Amino acid sequence: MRDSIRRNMPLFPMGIVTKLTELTPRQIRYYEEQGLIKPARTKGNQRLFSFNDVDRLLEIKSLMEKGVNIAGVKEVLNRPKITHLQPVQPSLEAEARRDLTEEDLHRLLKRQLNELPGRPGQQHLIQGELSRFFH
DNA sequence: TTTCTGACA
DNA sequence: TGTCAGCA
Repeated sequence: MRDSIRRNMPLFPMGIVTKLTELTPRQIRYYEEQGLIKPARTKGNQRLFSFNDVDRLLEIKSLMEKGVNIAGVKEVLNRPKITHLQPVQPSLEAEARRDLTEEDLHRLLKRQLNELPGRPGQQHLIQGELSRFFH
């Protein structure tokens, strides 16, 4: 599916991502330093995050809230979903993996969009970009 | 106006 | 992590 191309398309700048994830720019930049995400850059060196980046950020946030440190987060993220096969093993990893589904992400994005405070111009542009993901 | 990097608390 | 400075 060419869905992956859309999920990896660099679409939003720092400001949008901070609203979507509720993380601070400081945290996001730090996570990038740690190699947890690799957002694209504009010619002006501004970060441009893709859906995948936002997804990863949300997972990082989720993990951090569970008290997992950077090292632990790296462990999970470098483990491209094995969730199916592996018979139960009450690992912290499995525990963390569980609560962030794609549906959760979409639901959260919708909620965030509706809450975006009045800034007409940009908001419309953003909704236009995201709308196709909510078909 | 927004984001970037680096640095200090 | 928060925040400030000095640039693009």
